[in-house]
Amino acid sequence: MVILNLHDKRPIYVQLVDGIKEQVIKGILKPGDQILSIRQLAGQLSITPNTVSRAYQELERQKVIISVKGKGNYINDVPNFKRSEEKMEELKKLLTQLCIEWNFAGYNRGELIEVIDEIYNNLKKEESTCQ
Amino acid sequence: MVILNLHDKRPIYVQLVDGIKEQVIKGILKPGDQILSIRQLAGQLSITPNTVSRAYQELERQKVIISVKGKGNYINDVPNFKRSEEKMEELKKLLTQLCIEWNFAGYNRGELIEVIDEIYNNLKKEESTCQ
Amino acid sequence: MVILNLHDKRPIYVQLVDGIKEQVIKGILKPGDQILSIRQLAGQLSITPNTVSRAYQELERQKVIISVKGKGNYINDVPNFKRSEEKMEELKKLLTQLCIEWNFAGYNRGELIEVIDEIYNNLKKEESTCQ
Amino acid sequence: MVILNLHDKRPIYVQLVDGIKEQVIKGILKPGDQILSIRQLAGQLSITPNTVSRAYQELERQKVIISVKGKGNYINDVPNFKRSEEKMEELKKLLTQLCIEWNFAGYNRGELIEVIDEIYNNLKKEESTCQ
DNA sequence: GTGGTCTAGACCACG
DNA sequence: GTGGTCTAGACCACG
Repeated sequence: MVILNLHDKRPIYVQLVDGIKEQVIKGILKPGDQILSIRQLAGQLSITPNTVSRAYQELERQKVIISVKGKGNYINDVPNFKRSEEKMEELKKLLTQLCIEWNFAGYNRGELIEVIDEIYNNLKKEESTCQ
Repeated sequence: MVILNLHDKRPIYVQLVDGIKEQVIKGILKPGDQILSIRQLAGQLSITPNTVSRAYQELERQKVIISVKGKGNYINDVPNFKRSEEKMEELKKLLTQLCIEWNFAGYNRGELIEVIDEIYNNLKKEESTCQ
Repeated sequence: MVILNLHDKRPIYVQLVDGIKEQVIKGILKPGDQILSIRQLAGQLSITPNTVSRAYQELERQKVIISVKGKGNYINDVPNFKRSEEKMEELKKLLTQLCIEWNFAGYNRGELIEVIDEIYNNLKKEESTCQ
Repeated sequence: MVILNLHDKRPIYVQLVDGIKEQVIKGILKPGDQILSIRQLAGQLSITPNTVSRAYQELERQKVIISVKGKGNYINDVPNFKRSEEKMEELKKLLTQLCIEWNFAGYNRGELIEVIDEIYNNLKKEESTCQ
């Protein structure tokens, strides 16, 4: 389900982390769901298990999944929405950089909001198809 | 004027590129302005001229500045606000990733718009102080 | 395969860029082919890896190759034949300069076409030897 | 009459050399014509006389003009159309590079010929307006 | 003075 | 192994 893209400049393990987080937000993966084992996913994507392992470790660090030794990896059922000033500052910096690029690309604030709405709709679209 | 941040994961030359683009948007640097020479800026920041050179070459490629050999570097008078499908796709991907992070950090769409407004105000703040 | 020419006024990294693009057009390098690693090519040509790296980065910017960190560089499978007014204007200027030189060298339009045909034949020669 | 362009990557003295050669080909400057003195041209273009001097030296080397000490600089009346193998090889290399770029820009041989015809018409247009 | 290129190293992240 | 960044120098062309 996660699609790797060679043209994407993000490292493969980051693409995996982001891809799984996207599926969680879209509701494709739900709390308690077991995800593919490291070897299964590595085989499916034709990459080394090392890379998948790294992604899963990062996902566990971010409390997106929990690893149960000898059993598998599961989507965390604890809502991990802990707001932190630190994280907000980090996101604000990223957003500022994006706004600067947005300007230099010739787009304005209104168009930014439009695209954000489009993205938010997209992120929730899958959930409704399951209903 | 540009401040380097050692904790920032972006390479130094990217921080320079972003920093100068930010000053252009804020109106601190205006079309036609000559910016610091490679050696001057390198000295000021205690980095190798090579790194500044790389930043300036990237800025020229993006048409933010023009480099005149033997003379110096100048903020481009031709605004490079040409919209391109390609750039929009790139920005949309970045924005999607950011929205996902935003969600996992526990914030919603409304709060995103608020922060964007704050950023837009900030980017125009300097200009108004000159009036 | 790429041959550097010390008498050539073009910088080494530009000679590399042009040389590889020539091989792509001749069909010697095909989409998907992995090219020599930075270190391999640098060793072969007895130049610093930095210079090869710069050439490869320029080739990636031009979408001739794609660079995959930790893996290598590959000839891009997506042909980058997007016409742009801007590029055409640039080429027209170069061509005008060349025509002026051509005149001062004592040659006429007919001879120019002849040489162009010769060049076009040359650029496709390799491909036909493979058939 | 010669127009300098900061966005042009050629050094100023080369732009001068090329500009004057273009005027000779167009018939704007004719054999025997006296051209502006170094100081006149430098003043007109707001550049240092040093740079103009360098351009004139290069033009004399190429036998486009002749300098008469104490009198001035004149367009050479000796047709300087000496074909040389060496010059042809140099032009062929330039032309090959241009053809490669032409291809990567998405244009073909036919379009190249069209643009060449357009350029040749342009270079002779001025002459006919004088008739 | 200016920017452009290159060397010969180093260290890092990724796979 | 791979590419990416950076240092601390050097030399060059241009103005």
